[in-house]
Amino acid sequence: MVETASIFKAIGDPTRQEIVGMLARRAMGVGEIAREFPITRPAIAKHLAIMRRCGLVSMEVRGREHIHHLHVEKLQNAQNWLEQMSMFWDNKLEALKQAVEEDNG
Amino acid sequence: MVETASIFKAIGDPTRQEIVGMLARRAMGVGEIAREFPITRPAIAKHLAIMRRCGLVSMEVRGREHIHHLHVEKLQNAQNWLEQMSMFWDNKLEALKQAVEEDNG
DNA sequence: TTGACAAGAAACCTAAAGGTTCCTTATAAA
DNA sequence: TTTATAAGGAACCTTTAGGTTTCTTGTCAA
Repeated sequence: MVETASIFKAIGDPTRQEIVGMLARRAMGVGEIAREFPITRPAIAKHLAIMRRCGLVSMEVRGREHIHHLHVEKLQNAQNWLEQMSMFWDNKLEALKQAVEEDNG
Repeated sequence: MVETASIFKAIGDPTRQEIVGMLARRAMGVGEIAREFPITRPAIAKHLAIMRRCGLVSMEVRGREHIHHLHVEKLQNAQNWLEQMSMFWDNKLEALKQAVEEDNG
């Protein structure tokens, strides 16, 4: 039962959601990302820092550019959490039991 | 392309995540929820207000109790967004194209 | 009809979010 | 070897988050 909260927090902001959408297509530098928004580069850098802290993205220094990569596995973790909640709701108790067992095993 | 950001924000806090887990099992009153946490009832009430604002939960006044219900459809919206991001990443372009068409249609 | 219980409301506090501007440092390219 | 570009860092500001305490209001049940 991982810390999905920080991931949800990371994508719980419209700007960061857009950034995720961009990085899902291709890795990008900080300024390159910032140019697509009406806010300043330092603001974008702060958003990226939040996303890095929870492992949603990582940084690769390439010359003078800091390329940011998306880590989709983290989104998968988040998706799993949502799925579990739906399972409780649907009273799909058999599926739930199995999921819990897999989590512990 | 709905406002999923407010939903992610709502589940982007450990306390609220736990509340979602509880309400997925059954609807509950404010104090009843608060008793399960080490924080005060007003604090829980504020968390519930945040969850109500984005439609994740709704309130039913039953006598002197304010019963809170979870709305799983909203979690489904969130799940769809995550799915789309994964599709971009996986370069499952055919599936993506179809999803976009469904969204517009 | 008084008391106990459920909850809202207001006032307050501290820390974090989300911005800004200005300055510095590293790298690439003329 | 200057100059332009990419980015980090610090200082600052304002709003929101996440708590608290205290007080009030509404409802159920002795």
